[in-house]
Amino acid sequence: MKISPATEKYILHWGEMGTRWGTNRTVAQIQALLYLSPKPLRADQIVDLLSVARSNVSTSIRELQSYGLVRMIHLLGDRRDYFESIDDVWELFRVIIEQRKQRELNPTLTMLRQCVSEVEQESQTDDITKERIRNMLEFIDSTNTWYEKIRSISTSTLQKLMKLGTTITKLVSK
Amino acid sequence: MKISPATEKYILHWGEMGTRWGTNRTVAQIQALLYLSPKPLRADQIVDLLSVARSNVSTSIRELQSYGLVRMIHLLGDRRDYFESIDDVWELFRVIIEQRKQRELNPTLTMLRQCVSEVEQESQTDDITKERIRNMLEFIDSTNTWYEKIRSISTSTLQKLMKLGTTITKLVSK
DNA sequence: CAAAAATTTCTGTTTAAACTGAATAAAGTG
DNA sequence: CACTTTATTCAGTTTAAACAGAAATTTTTG
Repeated sequence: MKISPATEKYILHWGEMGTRWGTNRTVAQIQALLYLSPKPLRADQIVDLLSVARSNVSTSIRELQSYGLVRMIHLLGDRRDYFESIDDVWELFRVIIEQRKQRELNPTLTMLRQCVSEVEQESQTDDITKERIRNMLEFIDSTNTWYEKIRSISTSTLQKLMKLGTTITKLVSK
Repeated sequence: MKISPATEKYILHWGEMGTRWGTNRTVAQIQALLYLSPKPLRADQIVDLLSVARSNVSTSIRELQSYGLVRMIHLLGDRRDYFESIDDVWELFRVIIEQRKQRELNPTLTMLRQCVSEVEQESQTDDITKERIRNMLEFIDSTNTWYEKIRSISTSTLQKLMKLGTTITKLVSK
């Protein structure tokens, strides 16, 4: 088994990008490898293909599984664990959106609600500051409901919505 | 000048979150401080309020300026530099979206286009792999145009759109 | 233009995460 | 149930970014 030049380019780029959205290189590379692979792969195959330590693959796969991006599967008569990635890009998108919501939006929402209620008692705090905290809460709240909506929309509807673009604004503007 | 308990909570949380979306703690804390501050602040005030080194403030502000999140301003009869953050949350959103597009989507789009054309020549590469690369390109391309659309939408329309939620899907589904 | 004030650049240190390789544990086989 | 295969955990090392403090640079003022 070997990686072709084009797939190698994909995997390396994905690894670099991975560091920009919260994971590390290896985790992102493994996800890319599994996404591109027509068949599920074993941990030891990933070790060979990406030249990383076995232990690193083990922990990285656990992380990917916890995100819901990768599944473990078994083949009859083979006790080794095989792994495959979600292959539908829109489903991938939905899963990532959900993760971001849980790890970034939810905690921030909690914090902002506390801040809004606490800052009301603070006579020393400027009204502008209070207003800005409220504005941020309202914004994050909107983003949050938006995330929730996205999650429930079917892939085909989502595709149409994103392709639609500005056409949709005509319906709500003014 | 002093930071109130509620604003301190906000700033600390923002700092933690900052590390999750690509910057470091100090940069995010400074942005939070400037966002909450009713008046523009000088670098030395930021040093006092956040207890970080002057040099750290200097480089962090430069980063924030390069993102377009923070502006330098001057007061009459005062030669020192003052800084203020964009205070409209929707404008903040737009700027961040634009940055993400430039730093994450554009390079990935370039890479994927190269991959698609290169992988066609590779007879050793599985058809499924080729298909998945094409699918990813199509997806990132959609996301990209979506980002561009968002940028051009007015704040009030954007507000309405995000609040709208699933209502909008009725217009495109089926 | 000398002195002071303000800011940036640079160098070395600190810190946190990623990663490896070894040790351990668990599972499966003859 | 000894041995092999496979997977996980752990401890130490490596790496990269963040940061502080000093030095250098730039700007301002009398």
